[in-house]
Amino acid sequence: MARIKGSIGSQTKASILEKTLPLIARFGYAAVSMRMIADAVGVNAGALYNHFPSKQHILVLLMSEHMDGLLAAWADVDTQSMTPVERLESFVRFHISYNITRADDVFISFMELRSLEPEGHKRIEQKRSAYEDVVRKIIREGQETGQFNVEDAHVAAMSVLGSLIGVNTWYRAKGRLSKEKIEDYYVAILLRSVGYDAKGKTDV
Amino acid sequence: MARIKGSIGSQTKASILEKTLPLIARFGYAAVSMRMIADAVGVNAGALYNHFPSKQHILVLLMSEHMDGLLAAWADVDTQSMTPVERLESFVRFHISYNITRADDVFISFMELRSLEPEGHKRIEQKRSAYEDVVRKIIREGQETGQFNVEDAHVAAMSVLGSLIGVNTWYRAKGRLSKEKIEDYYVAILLRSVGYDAKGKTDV
DNA sequence: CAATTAAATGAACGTTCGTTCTTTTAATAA
DNA sequence: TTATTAAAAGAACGAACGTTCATTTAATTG
Repeated sequence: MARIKGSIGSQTKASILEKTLPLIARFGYAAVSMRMIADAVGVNAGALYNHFPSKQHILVLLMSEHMDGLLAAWADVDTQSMTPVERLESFVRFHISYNITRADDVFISFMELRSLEPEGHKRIEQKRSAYEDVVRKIIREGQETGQFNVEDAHVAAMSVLGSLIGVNTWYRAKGRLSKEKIEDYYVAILLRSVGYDAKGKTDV
Repeated sequence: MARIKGSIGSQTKASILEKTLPLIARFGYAAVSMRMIADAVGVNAGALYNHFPSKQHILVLLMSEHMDGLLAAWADVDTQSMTPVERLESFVRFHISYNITRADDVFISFMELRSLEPEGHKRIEQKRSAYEDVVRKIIREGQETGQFNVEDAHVAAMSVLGSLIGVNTWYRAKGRLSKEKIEDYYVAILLRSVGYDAKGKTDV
């Protein structure tokens, strides 16, 4: 056989990305072969090279599209008129919501940095850093307004992000807690962690 | 050539573990070949099989020894007469200290769970769970004494652990902050996060 | 000191890897 | 409708993979 009836390049390319994502999340980049990907797509291994010049390009595209999507989605949240407290709450809810529905992307964007060759690594690392900046900036603003009280904004930001990233490792859709409850709890925990004192205000 | 002058089995076995650890931490289990390990040890690939029946056995031993060491080291800390607050502070300092000096072990014990075959996976997962129990228990005790105030002990424990595990991803020995400062900051951040109110007491 | 065991070499095993190439067929453009 | 291009198959490439094996030599045991 040769070209398959009804096959369209852009669709196959999208399918390659879609099918590769869960494979890499489960087995890791190095452990996923082009033949495994081809099987998942329903195509011969050689055909993958009609759409990507190499295996590495698939990984880079997966990761950069995820990071771009994450940053763009946060940019879409209107936090202009918010106080730092409200902004951190928005961020916590945003991060949990966004990442819970894209667990595989988050996982590989965190885990497979080391599988990237130098150029790709640099590109992705910059996007990650931009995301960390979001939290650092919110915490710094909260320090300025006096709503937050932390020893070191950078350390506090990394603590917040570490805590949030960890959610992906244990969250299960059918678990004891709903997504909403988890968001509520994390908002409370993380606001406390940056020294916000909610006493006398409505509890979360 | 054949057996090398002065070569002792137990030393070679230890060397295999020691040299394999940073390789897997950097490249991932699947991306590290037996020949790479053999080169690092200074031995032929076939000789590795005098000491380990398979590549998988090396990974399992690395991970289980790390988890055993971690649990044993915590068990050595005498927290019997401590309050939950003191105990959580001890745990935070212990975790950061222990893990900063064993960054590669921590990294692979977290990252390479998926590279484990079923039996090994089960064994390691149990040890991980035992470590999580430590934090859950401290937080529950703090709830009982009223020192802590959290919405959900399990979520709070996972948040604390996520936050701590994240330290390994950004800590650099020559960075801006000393290990001691980082410990101090995390103690403060994480005690706040579990609702401990240090007001009126000596600040950390 | 002789026999045995431990620890290494280096070649080889079959398999799988990422990738390339030729060929075939479907879709599209002229 | 014919020519061209896009998208697939499938065989093949050399390289690398985990592992095995016969062999050699050092250390240990009787």
